[in-house]
Amino acid sequence: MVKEKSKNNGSKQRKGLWSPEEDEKLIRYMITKGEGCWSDIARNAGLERCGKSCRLRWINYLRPDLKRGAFSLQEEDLIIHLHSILGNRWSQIAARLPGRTDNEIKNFWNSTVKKRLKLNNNSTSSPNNTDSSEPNSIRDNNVVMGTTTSSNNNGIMHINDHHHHHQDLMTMSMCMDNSSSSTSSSTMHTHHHAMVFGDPFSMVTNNNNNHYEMATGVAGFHGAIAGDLPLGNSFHGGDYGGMLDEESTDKMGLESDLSLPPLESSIRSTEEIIIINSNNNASSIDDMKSHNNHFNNNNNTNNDSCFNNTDNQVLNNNNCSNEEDLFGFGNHGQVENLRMGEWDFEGLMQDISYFPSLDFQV
DNA sequence: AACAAGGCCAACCGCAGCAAA
DNA sequence: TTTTGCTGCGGTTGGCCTTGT
Repeated sequence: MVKEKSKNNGSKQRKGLWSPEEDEKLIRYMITKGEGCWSDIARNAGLERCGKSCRLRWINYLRPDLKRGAFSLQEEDLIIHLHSILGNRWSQIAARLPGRTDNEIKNFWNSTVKKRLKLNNNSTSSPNNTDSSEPNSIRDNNVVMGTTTSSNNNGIMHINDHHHHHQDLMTMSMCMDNSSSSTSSSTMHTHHHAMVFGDPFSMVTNNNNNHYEMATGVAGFHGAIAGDLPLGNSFHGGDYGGMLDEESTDKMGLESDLSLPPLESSIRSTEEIIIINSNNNASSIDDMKSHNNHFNNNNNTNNDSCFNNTDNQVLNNNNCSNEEDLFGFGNHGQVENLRMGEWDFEGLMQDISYFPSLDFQV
């Protein structure tokens, strides 16, 4: 396989941090042309970057639907739950946390959650020592790191999960070390509780205007900008967040087994539309980004970001007349739908708690 | 104030899977 | 069937930032 590097005939390719100018180029290109072949995008956008780098930058940082900001407790709970089931399949976990990227979750896990769990493990080694500073998610789950008495080195975790109404103790692989997801998935089997999942992420309505309103964000960003992009030029997240379509799900034999909540990745249409309100106040993409921590709106109430669609995919479109408008450049989109923070995390967690518990076959 | 240590996070790397030629 | 190119994923790294001394 010819790697992208060698393909460039020694033409220098930038590495490292992206400059605001590069960001701007990429954003402009993505907005106007939409997604395509990433190596073409890199070239055509005038970036001295490999396509891969552009893709990564877009997916992890520039995508308009990114939530960013600190993880909420609910999200944390969700991550822990999902990780207990999916292991290190960050992309799949991310697919269930709209607005979050696999990288973000991975970093979060490695830097924060893992540490906390470890900490908790230590603290629980002395029975009376409970760490009240521990987030609810950890406390509530009464996470007790297994002392790995079995032959499994992955760190089996026993979770006394009060969400789980069916049993007092469920044993989960937390896959604390290395990439043991395959191990965990191969060693777990479904429990016996029939489950019917409501789909927490699929509250999508079509309001008869080829205009999908998504009550929640999606991890995979799909959407063309109304009227301004050639038809079919939607930019979507590739298969980001969409890995678990039915086919691949079956292929993996995991999702279907575990009856994980379905993903909204099935929503794939060029008709999925992002409409952006355009009351431009900022003058540049940089403004736009700095306004809101790179498109982040984190449940803010003043809707500072033009791409303020983390929480929903539909923004008002008032006189979106040119690229600047289209772009937003710091416009103040009016959010009409549910915000990220308004998701029914309770319900979601409830649902998640109905994941079949995992028994370990030692 | 200066330095060191540790944490966080953006980005890179290598691999696997897939599709098209 | 093989080769080639692209994409996506998970693991890892390196630099910046924060905190402690």
